[in-house]
Amino acid sequence: MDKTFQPQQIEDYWYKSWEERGYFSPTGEGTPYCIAIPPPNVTGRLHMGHGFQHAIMDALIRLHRMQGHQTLWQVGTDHAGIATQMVVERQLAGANTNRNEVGRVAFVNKVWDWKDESGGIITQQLRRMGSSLDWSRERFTMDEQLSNVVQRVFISLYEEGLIYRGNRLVNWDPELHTAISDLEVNSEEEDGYLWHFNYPIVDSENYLTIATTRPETMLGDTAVAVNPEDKRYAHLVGGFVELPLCNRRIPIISDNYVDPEFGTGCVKITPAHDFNDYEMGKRHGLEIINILTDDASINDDAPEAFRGLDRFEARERIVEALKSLGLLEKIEPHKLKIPRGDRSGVVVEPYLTHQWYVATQSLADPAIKAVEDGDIEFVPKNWENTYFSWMRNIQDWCISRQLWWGHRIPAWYDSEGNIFVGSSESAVRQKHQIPEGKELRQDEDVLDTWFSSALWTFSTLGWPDDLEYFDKFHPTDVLVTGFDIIFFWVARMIMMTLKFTGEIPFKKVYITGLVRDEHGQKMSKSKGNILDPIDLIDGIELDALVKKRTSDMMQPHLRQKVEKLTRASYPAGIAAYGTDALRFTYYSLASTGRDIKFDVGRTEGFRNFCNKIWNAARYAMMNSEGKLLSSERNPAEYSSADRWILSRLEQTTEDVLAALADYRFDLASQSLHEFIWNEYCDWYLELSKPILWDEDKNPQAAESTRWVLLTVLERSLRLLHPFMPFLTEEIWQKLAPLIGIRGDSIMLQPYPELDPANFDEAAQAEITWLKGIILAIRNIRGEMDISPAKSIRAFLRGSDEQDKIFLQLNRVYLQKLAKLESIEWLSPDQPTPTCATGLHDSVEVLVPLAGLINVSAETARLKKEIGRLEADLKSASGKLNNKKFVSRAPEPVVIKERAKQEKIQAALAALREKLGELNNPLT
RNA sequence: AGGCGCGUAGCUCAGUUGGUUAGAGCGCUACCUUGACAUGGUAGAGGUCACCAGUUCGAAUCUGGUCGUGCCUACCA
Repeated sequence: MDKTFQPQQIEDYWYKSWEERGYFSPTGEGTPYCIAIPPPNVTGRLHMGHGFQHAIMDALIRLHRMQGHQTLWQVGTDHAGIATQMVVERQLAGANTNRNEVGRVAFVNKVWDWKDESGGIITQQLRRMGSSLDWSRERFTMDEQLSNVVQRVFISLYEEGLIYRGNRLVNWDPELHTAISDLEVNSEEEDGYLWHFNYPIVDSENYLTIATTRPETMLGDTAVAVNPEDKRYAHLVGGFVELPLCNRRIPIISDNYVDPEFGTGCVKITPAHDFNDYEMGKRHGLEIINILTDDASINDDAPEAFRGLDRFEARERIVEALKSLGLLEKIEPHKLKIPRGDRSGVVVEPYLTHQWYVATQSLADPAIKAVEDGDIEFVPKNWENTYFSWMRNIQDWCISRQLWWGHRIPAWYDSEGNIFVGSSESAVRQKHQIPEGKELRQDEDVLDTWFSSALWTFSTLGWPDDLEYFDKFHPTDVLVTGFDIIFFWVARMIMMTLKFTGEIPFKKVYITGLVRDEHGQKMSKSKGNILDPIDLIDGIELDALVKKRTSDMMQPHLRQKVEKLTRASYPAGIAAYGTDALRFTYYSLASTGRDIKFDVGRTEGFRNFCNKIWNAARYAMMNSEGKLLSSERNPAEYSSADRWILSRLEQTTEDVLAALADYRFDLASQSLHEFIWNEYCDWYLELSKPILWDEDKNPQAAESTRWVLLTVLERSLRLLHPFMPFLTEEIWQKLAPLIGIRGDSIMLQPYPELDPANFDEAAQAEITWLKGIILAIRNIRGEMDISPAKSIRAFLRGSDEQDKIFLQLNRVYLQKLAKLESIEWLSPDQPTPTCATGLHDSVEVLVPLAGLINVSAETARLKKEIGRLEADLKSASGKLNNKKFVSRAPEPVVIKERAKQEKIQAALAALREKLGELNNPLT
């Protein structure tokens, strides 16, 4: 074995070996356990959020597989309509063409080519994470089988009247030329202006001053509104204003929606270009005038002077024109929320179009009930509030997208505009008896990607035609996902799955936090703080990292800033930490908070942890080379140290199992880290040395120790395997045979179960005592500046026979671990030379000065210790002197406090006496 | 404007139903290449648990308020 753990040498080998041997597919007869992967974008790349969530899912999957369940982690990807189409369109733009020139069929073929070319990247990256996904069942939302489900669901909802076509305002992305749902719009506060314009009042010399943030929309104004309670304008309601530049008269109406406090208290109403105005237009029967094209430039229904202008240019021209007419009252700076498409980043326009909608109300009711009744549980629980608040105000879902990449809407129109929905043109003709001569045209649009994702848990399991897996694994057990897609995906899956299968899609929803950088900033390309999980595994040179972060930037002017930040954060680049260290970092950060600040320092720490385990294994195996271990064990031969470490391991097993049952991966990982490093390595390994190095003296003890050393490590590896699959497999393969365990892989070994017989109070007490004495001596050494190389003498003094017995039993350990020349027992009345003193419980630990020790240093040390004890005593005595405490606190608490007080008093007395002796030596 | 969350060591975070000497990792200080590991060992420094009030014998933990901070939803044109 190498002296240090080299993850890159083993990871690929083991992953391939597992995959080839089919270990990721469900086997056996146990209770089925299933997780459906949240399908990543087929052409995407792995990011930290994926890494985090897959680490969690893989731990759950490996745990249940080891626990004997038939375990399926269903894998697949989605087609990510908008994102993927954008990529290919950009390529076309690079080649000086566009999708319209290429044509629909050829374009879609190009997307498939792109998918075939780059679609494997993310699945390869998932493998690098160690994810034990069942690749033999990989699915894609555009697969024929899944597409059939999409179509079937669409038709069925349509026939039931739950899908309809509507003409209403949608969020329109003028760059992508498609409608997008409210969820795909991000509104951020930006700096803008509030323009005040004067609209001349008809039959009057006066003006009505309106305020607007979007002057260009005035071309589509069809009213001006005031609040009915607003006395300033009451007399004008019912009258008209002359709409400047447009030669139109529009009415002055009153509506409660208008806030008299804001702006001038007087609002222009543009029903075709604002959601609120649209509603008001409906209330008042106003005309709806659309003034934009698909590109968001001014259309031909607007005055000639502005036709064809881009919306922002039109804005400037209109302000100019109004100014020259003397109708510009003033311009105020104003902060407002600007809605931008989350894919394109351009300002989204409310736009009147025909789209397809899902009527969600009847689907939402049972979906709400499923969570209310506890059939589906969110972890942590308070996410249920988020779910409820959205579901109870749910809007109809706009599912059509004006794209070519996706599931085409199975609807056909005749020349009169009649709609026919069916699985194909011929099916439609047959059903509605439409003669061949009559032309039918299929709807050009495709469905929102989330529509197919909503069917994911059951479509991937073969519903409705091949029910073997569906019957076995559905509902799935848990969904692991981020809170950012509770609405996009989780809620919609619950609705659709209940509707079509009558089952919930999953029993639990584990909501993870969002991975941010070490300062809590969201990771984004423009901030330049993106970390790539693969770089943390393989490492990356600083220059390569800078290049990666600054290439393909949307805003090139940020390049310098990003470079500076990167060089400051990672002056030496990123080291290759390996998958196990990265995964362990994710677990350690997986607490209940909603922000996960990712700190590379922790990954480095866990890389060191991997190395620690590696070296512990190296030690255990080096000491077992060529030794025959009989598998017949007689626990009576176990030493206290043996029984102690077995007891601690049992406690760790209990803690890990409890933490996992609660989805507290942070607690599970912490408890494993603590046990392996601070108990097994720091203490048990050290305690084993005197036994193993002196094997001739007591061969039987040595063999027991060797056995326990290997057994505890082997079981720890199994406990650890769901978290660190590669390291544990590599070591386990070599180690397990030494204690007679046969098996092809640690993956297929049983996960440790609780065995309370291993708890051993007596051994715990003894080793706690031993550690306490060693610590006291080391403390004296450390603070007295006694070289670790120097052997020293020590005495223990006390009145408890138990302590004397412990000394006899543990003399060898004490001598080795505290580097003692000798250690002897003194009864309380025996005099001592001048000593440095430490305490463990009631035992005094004495190190003779004999020229070693600086008296003033020891005096200072004792005074510090005395000060500490005095503070503790004050707190304990304070409580006990309080009559109310004694009378009202539960008995055990009072008893505990009394014991504490007595212990401190005794310790104080001892130390004070020593202090006195130091300054007034007896000898 | 509503809703949710957070504020504990220099940094990143644990702290279960109130009773601990308030913990871990990283960083820091001193010493140590001892036969698993310097990706290491030993010892140590460092916290009025944001602030105020209340409940309680007892509050980091429960209640109310204040301040700071983050996110989500809905928005005033």
